[in-house]
Amino acid sequence: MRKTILLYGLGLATLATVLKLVEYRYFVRDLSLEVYLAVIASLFTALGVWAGAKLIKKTKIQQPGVDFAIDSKKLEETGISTREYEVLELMAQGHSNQEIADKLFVSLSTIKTHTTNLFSKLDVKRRTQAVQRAKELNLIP
Amino acid sequence: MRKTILLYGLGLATLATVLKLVEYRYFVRDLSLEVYLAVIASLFTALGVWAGAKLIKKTKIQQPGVDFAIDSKKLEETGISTREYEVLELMAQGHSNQEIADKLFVSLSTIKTHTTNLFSKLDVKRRTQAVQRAKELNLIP
DNA sequence: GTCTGCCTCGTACTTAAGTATGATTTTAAT
DNA sequence: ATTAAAATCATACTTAAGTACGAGGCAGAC
Repeated sequence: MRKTILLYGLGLATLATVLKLVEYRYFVRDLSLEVYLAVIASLFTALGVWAGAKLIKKTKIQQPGVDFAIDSKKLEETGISTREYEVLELMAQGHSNQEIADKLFVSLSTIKTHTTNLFSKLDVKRRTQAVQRAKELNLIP
Repeated sequence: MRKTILLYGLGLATLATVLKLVEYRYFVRDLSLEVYLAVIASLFTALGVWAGAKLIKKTKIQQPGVDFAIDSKKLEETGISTREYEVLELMAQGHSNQEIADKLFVSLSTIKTHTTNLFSKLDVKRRTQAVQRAKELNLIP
């Protein structure tokens, strides 16, 4: 954001300098003022398009990263606990129950218990459905 | 897209007209040419920002709806066949192998064969991974 | 014709997933 | 201190998923 603004400022300054150098004293008397204005208009329009695009992009790119403190309202509604959610996340990444157990330093049976409760809370039968459902509800990215 | 370009053209025309009306004959002798240029630069920069933002937004919004005739290039690269892709789609929707078999009017064992080949082509071990991978590759929405 | 790739199906097996039940421990709230 | 929810683990079981063959049919390429 600040970088874009800075760059825009730089671009502006550069353009101004160029304009000064190519000054009207050499041009305006040869070409008409209209042409001169058209050139300026074009340059600044281009600069504006560039700056506008940059700004929009910055905000657009930030969203996917930021809109996840997750939908904690829906999370509460479902009654999913902290641990169950962690299991859900790893599940969504395609890990097996055993892998999840290893990552969370608990036993396989613990994970199975969590998944069973999780499925019941999400009202699904299989892990693939659970992942799909969780994404629908914006519980996971 | 065309609408934005049209609007931009209109904006340009309007600005040009305004400039003509407020013509230098009335202004340039009072204010310096630099100030006049600054005004023009500002106006066109603003116009550019607006147009640029519009254009970006249009393309960004179009993407989620349109970017699906699916990425057929990557599909070919993986060597996934038509039938395998159908299985993949249903799999991603959370269906079991039996459900997929019913929907496609083939036997369970056929689906198992497809999934096995599919996993090998996607270089994964489990269906949850397959779905994740396929989404990464933009093979499915 | 022959070959190749795809789709189909079956059987047999191994492994993972999911369910049910019960129990202990931790943690936080009252 | 009591209670309740969450987290942990185990055992036993059922079902689904995944693997490894083999094999027949079928369409298009050579």
